Amino acid sequence: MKIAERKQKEKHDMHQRILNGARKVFLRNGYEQTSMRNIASEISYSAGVIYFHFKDKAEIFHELHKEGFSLLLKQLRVLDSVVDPFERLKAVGRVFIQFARENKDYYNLMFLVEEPLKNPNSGGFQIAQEAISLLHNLVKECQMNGRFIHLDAEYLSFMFLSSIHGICALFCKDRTISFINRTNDELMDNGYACFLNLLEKG
Amino acid sequence: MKIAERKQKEKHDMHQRILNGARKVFLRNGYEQTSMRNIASEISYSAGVIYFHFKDKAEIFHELHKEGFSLLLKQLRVLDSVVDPFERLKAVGRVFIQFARENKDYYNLMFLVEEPLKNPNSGGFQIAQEAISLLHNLVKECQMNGRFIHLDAEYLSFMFLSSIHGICALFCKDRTISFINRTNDELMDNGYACFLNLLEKG
DNA sequence: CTTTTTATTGAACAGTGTTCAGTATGTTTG
DNA sequence: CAAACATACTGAACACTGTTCAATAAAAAG
Repeated sequence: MKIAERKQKEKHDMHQRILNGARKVFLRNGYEQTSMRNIASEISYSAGVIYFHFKDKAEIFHELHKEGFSLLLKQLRVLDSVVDPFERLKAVGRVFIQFARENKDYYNLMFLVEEPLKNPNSGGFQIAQEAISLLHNLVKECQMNGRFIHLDAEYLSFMFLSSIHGICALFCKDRTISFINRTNDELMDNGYACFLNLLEKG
Repeated sequence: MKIAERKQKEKHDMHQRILNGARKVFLRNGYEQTSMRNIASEISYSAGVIYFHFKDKAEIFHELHKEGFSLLLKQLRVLDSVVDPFERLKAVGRVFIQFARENKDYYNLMFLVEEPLKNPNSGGFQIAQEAISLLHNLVKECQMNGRFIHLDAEYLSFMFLSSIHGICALFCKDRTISFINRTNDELMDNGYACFLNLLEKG
């Protein structure tokens, strides 16, 4: 059964080749501005063959969506060594914002692109929930240390994520330009510092 | 010169007719899912004529973008009667969130659609800056009342807007589904309440 | 060597934003 | 009133989009 084995590998290679091409073009031109023909020509194949390996454009989106979360989670896991949960929470926000800044297009894919498949049980969103529960547990840890004791952990998690996301979303969709005379970096960093200032008192 | 006058009126009527059709289809199907032919057929004209009255799809986007901000600002001006600036600030957030909930597609147009014209001086963004400065002034009023005295007004404004926007953006792009067992209304209202809780202590 | 399975192509379909020659209509001028 | 002109509109066309599919080449199985 050596042949079947090699065939499987070849299939997997092609799957990966398409994904690599798609990632390259997605992250260069954005999701909406990328066509299947663009992806195909990037890897020097015809457009049709993509549909032999992927159901449609949305399926490619989902693979990269998952990939983005993996990357983010990897960067967040570096903070596991930070002992104090509140310090870790604050660092999570910083890493999150840094991730958005450095991976604008991944961030768009993960949080801002119109969601083509609205089924949360489709597996594509399990990894998103993993990130959420990481945050949720962290908040609960903070509470065990006496912080945020009068606040609901789940709503606080949501609020924390929302606030960070708001900063990143304004940045990623170029809406920060309404704040004249401030660079993106100034706004994001000082905006987050301002948020932490409030958080300190909770 | 009665004729020229009527001609001008007719031109304006057509401009408005296209805008009305576009608004209807945009708010029904979303920006990306709306074609020029859809808009044209909505008002029973051929697609070509739109280009006699508008430069391109982006120009229509900008008119509706402005319209959305007018609507939001109108709803915010109701709060002018609220005397205490901090109470007004809190109400501004509530109205903002309510606006997003009731006008999901306007909200998308205003804050989440990929910006086709990135020139902030093009007039289309003056109204956005008007909204920002409304918020900025409100924060400064709060500071005069002794609140947030150790925080920078501009960064606090940005942070406030970001936090509210984050809640609305997650809602508008259906990313709240990652928080299982919670309805959108629960998340948005209690998330915001949580944020206000922190704000109270600033 | 033939049959069957698999991977790939390229043409085609229905849609998109946009442009433009042609037309019909109403206004101005001779 | 008739001729000339300007304006508003149409419909076909162009180059693009996501997607499907018959034809085909290549490789594996019998």
